[in-house]
Amino acid sequence: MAPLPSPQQLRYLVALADLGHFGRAATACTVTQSTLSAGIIALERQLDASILERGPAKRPVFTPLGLELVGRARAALGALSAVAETAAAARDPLTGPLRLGIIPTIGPFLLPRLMPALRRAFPRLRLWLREDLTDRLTEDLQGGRLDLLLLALPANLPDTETLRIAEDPFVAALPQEHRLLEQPQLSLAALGGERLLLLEDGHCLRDQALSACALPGAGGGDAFAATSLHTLVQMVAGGLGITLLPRLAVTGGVLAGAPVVLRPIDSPPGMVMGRTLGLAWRGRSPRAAEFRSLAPVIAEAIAAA
Amino acid sequence: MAPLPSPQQLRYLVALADLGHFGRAATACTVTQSTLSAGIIALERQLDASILERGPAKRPVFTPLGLELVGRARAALGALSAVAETAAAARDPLTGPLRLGIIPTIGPFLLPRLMPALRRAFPRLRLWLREDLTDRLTEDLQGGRLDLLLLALPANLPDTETLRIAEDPFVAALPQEHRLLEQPQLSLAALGGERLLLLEDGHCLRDQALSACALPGAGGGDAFAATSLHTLVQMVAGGLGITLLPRLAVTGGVLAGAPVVLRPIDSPPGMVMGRTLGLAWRGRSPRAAEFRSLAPVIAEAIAAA
DNA sequence: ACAAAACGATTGGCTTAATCGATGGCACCG
DNA sequence: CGGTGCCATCGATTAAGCCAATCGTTTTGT
Repeated sequence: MAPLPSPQQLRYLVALADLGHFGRAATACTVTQSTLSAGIIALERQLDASILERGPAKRPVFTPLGLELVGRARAALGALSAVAETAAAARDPLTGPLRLGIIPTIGPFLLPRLMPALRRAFPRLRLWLREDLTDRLTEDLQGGRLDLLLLALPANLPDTETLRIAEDPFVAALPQEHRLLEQPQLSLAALGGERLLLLEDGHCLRDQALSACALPGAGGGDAFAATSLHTLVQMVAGGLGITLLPRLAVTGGVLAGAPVVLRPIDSPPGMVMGRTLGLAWRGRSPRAAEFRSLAPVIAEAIAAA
Repeated sequence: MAPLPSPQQLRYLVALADLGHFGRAATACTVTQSTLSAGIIALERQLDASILERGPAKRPVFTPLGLELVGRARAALGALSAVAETAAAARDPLTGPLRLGIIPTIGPFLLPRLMPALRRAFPRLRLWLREDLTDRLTEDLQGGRLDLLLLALPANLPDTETLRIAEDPFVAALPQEHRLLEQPQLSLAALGGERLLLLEDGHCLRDQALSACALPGAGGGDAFAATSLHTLVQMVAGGLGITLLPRLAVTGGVLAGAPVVLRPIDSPPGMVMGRTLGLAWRGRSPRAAEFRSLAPVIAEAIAAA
């Protein structure tokens, strides 16, 4: 009943919305300005809807309906290219560009081992990396600016699939000549009595460490928040307190010779204190099957200490 | 980089998948068989993917990849028509066909009042009705076979938006000359001692009644499950036990002169025993704004006793 | 304030691509 | 062994999309 808009016209529409300029949008679509102008007009006529404020001809201003149509157009183009991507992924699994997001408490310690392993396993994979906090990564994932995330689970996002890859237990890091060093392994109760140094807010590791020690999140407006695990280790070495480090960071060389001593944590039986590393991707991604087959390689890179 | 498939070709693909026959699919698309055949072949060539098992020429058999592409194609066509629908909905709100699903414990008691009210408020709305259990309605909603549901909340479905419309308190229905009739209103404890008659499994009202009385779901393999509220009332009248009825059903005439006596339920202060009626629609529906403006009319029809 | 430049809409001519009707090749049925 | 149903192929036709050039406004520069 209703004629479907052509993908071409929708491309014109989103390009115009992105660039706010007919000429530049036309260039981006590799067509001439007249073509793009006619395309927008044709779209308005076919949909019987006014998309642009067509008063005095100046910079294009979108109507409210126009803005909503832009969003729908983006979704439609995404669904359309998902068809093509599905075919491409089935033809050549794990080739071509893949935009991977990693959290800062994994990236620096795993990538030196992971990248060569991936290059060996999937030579035709072109990996683009972005390191950021979980919140921003998930935002970019859902916005389609990233394809895959490597982070700490649970992520618990809508329309997102996750895959557990490895457990990463916490170990306690203490300054040399700390009184708790007499004990071969530390209980949670003992840790609770110490000044626990943490990463700054936004790092998921911060919350995980707090919950591991059963401490309230808002506990103590500590000005001791570190910006990276490296600086955190330096603060421990300086005697400011103790901290919890993921084993991955330790095997990844976060200590770097700092005068810090590690002690395992005396976990309750059957329950290990630590975090779960995993992958996350859009549930509708055409490349879900590819991502799943990526997991063993990553798990091996994590295990290889 | 990857050329997008044309909507036309995707239509051919899904039609072929639905009908399993080139000629019939072509007819459904109002093109000739040669056009559809060429379209499918062109699609396979453009995507560089084999969609059909092209062995001995007989009935079309889809490859696994082909089946997945059909699903993607459906999604893409849906997203594409969502663009057109958004424009159409903005142009003429609450006109055209609307496929509404209603649960059986609402439909018979509300529709006689609701339909005239809707017809008065939105004369150009063409309402298609389907009455079924919650599970099947939600399935059809997410499958795109229904646009809107009227049911008891919470539905708690992914990708689904809901809107509270009205509270529908429960009243107790007892046989005449029942010993509990001495009391002007009944406590939950008193109800718990009686034989509670319920609808058969699958009706959400059954679970709501059970949880209202704080009874376990699997409690008692009762062969007393009724198939509708009407038969439930007859069973109460026959002295088999008592039951809870939503007030909407009572004002809707479920008693129909049956020898049954109603008593309000002595609710804990501030908390009313009952169910919440509401609307549900796909979160991505282009007509979400329309559905929201439908709510007041429905609420009024419920309130008008 | 005036001229120049920038911007988007319009027009006419062209090329590409989709569709049709007819035909060919292949299995399966009677 | 011919008949029938079904899908692929071929050439002609038509419609749609695109470009280059131009026009009418608006904005900018001095």
